Amino acid sequence: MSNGFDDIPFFDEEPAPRGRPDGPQAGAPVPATTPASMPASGTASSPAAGLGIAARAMAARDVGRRPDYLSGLNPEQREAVESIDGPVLVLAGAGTGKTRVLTTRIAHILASSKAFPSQILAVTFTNKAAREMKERVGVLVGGAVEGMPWMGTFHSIGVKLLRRHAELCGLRSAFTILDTDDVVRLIKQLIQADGIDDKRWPAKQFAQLIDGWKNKGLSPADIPEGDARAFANGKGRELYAAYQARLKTLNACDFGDLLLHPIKMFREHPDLLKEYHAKFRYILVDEYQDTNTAQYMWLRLLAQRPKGVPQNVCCVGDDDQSIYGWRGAEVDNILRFEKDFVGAKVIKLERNYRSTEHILGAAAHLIAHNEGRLGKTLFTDRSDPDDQKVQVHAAWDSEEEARAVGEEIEQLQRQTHRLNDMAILVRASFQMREFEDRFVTLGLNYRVIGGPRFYERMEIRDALAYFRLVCQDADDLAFERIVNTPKRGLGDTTIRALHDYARARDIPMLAAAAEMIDTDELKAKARKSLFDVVTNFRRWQGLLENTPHTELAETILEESGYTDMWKNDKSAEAPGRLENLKELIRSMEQFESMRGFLEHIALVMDTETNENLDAVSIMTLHSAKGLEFETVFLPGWEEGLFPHQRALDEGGRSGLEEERRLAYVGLTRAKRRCHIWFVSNRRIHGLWQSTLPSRFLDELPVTHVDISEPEQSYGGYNRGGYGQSRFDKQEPFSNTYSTPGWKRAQANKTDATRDNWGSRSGVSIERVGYGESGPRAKTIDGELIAKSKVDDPSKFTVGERVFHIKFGNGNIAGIEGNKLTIDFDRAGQKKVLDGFVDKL
DNA sequence: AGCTAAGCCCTTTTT
DNA sequence: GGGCTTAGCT
Repeated sequence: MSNGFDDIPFFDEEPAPRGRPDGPQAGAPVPATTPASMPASGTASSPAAGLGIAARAMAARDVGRRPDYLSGLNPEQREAVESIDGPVLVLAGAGTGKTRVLTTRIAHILASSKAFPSQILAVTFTNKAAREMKERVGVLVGGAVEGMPWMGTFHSIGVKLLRRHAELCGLRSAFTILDTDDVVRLIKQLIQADGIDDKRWPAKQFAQLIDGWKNKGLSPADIPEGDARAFANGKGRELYAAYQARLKTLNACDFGDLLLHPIKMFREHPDLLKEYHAKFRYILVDEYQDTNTAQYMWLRLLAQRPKGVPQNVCCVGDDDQSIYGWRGAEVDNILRFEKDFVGAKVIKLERNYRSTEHILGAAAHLIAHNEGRLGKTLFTDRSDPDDQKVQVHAAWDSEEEARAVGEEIEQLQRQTHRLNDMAILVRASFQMREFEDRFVTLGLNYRVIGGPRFYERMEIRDALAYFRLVCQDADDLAFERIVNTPKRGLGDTTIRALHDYARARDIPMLAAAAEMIDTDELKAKARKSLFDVVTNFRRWQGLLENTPHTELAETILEESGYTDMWKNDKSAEAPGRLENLKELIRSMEQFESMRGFLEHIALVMDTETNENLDAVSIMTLHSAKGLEFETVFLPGWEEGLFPHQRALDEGGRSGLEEERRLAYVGLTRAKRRCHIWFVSNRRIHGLWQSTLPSRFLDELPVTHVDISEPEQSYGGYNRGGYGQSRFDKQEPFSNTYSTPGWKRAQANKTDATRDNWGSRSGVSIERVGYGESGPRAKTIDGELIAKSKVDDPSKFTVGERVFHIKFGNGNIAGIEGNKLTIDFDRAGQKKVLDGFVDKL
């Protein structure tokens, strides 16, 4: 990625294309329907290698044969690729070759000499998608993609625009991009500075509010009165404004600003917008269903042209895969495309190349439960009697779930399936841990995608704060982070004084430090320490331009005493942290400058995975979008977890539909095998709670689904050392929906399942007892515990003999409200909820 | 100033 | 259950 600080004169980057970009070409015209017979065009050894991609693509064309990138496309895909002039909306179902269409379309534009690579604006939603698109365009036209500077995420393109025109937004080009963590810390300062109780009005919550406003494209003046009042007794608007002002003095942006500033800039400078209109001859947008209002405004500004001028915009999306409503995505954007771009051509891609008919059938049946769809029906020609139906499995608890999934994986592995072809897709990241634990025990390679991130580690953030401050000395957040790390005797008192001094004079804290050294406001010791800090930073800043950046980075960490701090640390983590710091320096090598590096990590928080290692992928359903695997495991299909309680509480019906789309995304990731799991017991907040199978299981078609028979009596229960449980005597699963959990779900269907998971008010009701009717035990947290005792005071007594469905028989050792401490014969002492045990 | 112990909150998804 | 922040102590 370019570092974004290039000084290349903007509008002279490329020669004028041959002929008018949207008119007939001066060179050999290429009717789009030329018969095809071209061999693989630019490989590394082709004569065109080494040229830019446009040149290579054209060279391929000039050979006089139809480029083979068009062959192998189905008619709809062909149309989507070849309709390059005028607005096009491609509704592409899962696995219908969406990315292929996008990349081929780009190749086609280039090969038709309609535009230079730098004249194509191609926007994706995630960095991963951008990376993949770059690679695939590269493969199509031969070699790596140089010269497509405007392919990237909304945010990365936003940064690029902002670096160029920072002054129009009241920033300087070297501005810092703050991540969520910085933002929260900053807001916390503002809240406290305003004398607002930050317990009652958490900074994190306000950060989310601001983010929501920005997603809607609202600046402080625009936010609705109600919203403004809702936070901190009506101070919402002022706080938001104060936050923006503070960002300006810090010369910093948050993620939302990367979209909002360009919008504002284009609105206020129509001439500038015009220049970009001239520049971007073709605009492509991936995952259009995920765009939020701000992104929509951004796109419309760039894509809409005066009457008569062709609007060469192509948006690709799938309303059934819209899963980001919670962060402001507006499915409406895709629904109104035809209104926004008059004369738009709408092309549906419904032929699926990815999954078996069982998987497709299951997914289609599920998603049909949603209302308000554009209505696509995926189909496939693929039909193989050997194809496996979607497998639904039941497990007792998440531990057994992980164990069983592990066994299935090992079995597949023995059948020579690669781990790289398998993935576990979870609803919420806390589910990952159990699988990780299990796989560590098994010695099974796994990779967590989008998990705890490298760049979020303490030592990395510290190091980055040093680098940020060197690059941008107004970055007070960075300053505050490291001014006393390692310890330099600069405590709260000193920092507060610096803070006040800086604020009073409207200067950065580093500058304030430099000035305060010469005053007598601080103690001599603090002054000495500050002097060292300031001198160090001045020196490092001097080295910035002429020292290799990796060398400078090492120098900074050495001279600041930061590495020494960890070397002297005797804790177990210290060596790992030093190793991470080395890794950080190593990863800087790929970048041209320290600034380029900082920008990369601000935007691309994910660390690259090494594909060479054969490993199972573990990730959330959200981050799985766009990926595919031979075998997919979908654990945790239980009410409250999936669909997630919070989605239901906050989103109501549309929340449920979004969850269903998420389930649809999960199913359609699978090419050949798909295993769904649900458990009867899950530990939530440290307590065992019983759970109901997800309603989505009911929405799967029986014809494409198998309820799998567990191998030998339920995984591990009777061989796991808990002794015989009553459950062992249950009928084994039959081939119909007759698992105990399932039956229970049916029985309870009319009950309000939403109460099943502890809501925040602390009341949760659960049901246990197979074969018995109706809810029995009440599990109540907090103050309602007392009530439940009054209702049913003599349910259990200390010393009583009881049975627990998981742990077997035991004696009650203690009772606290509804929580029992039980000495189990086999499982030892456990704390369980009274609803889970029966008197013997 | 710095450490430890005790409470507190939270646990959906992300550029 | 657990990670984090705060309060209170040395």
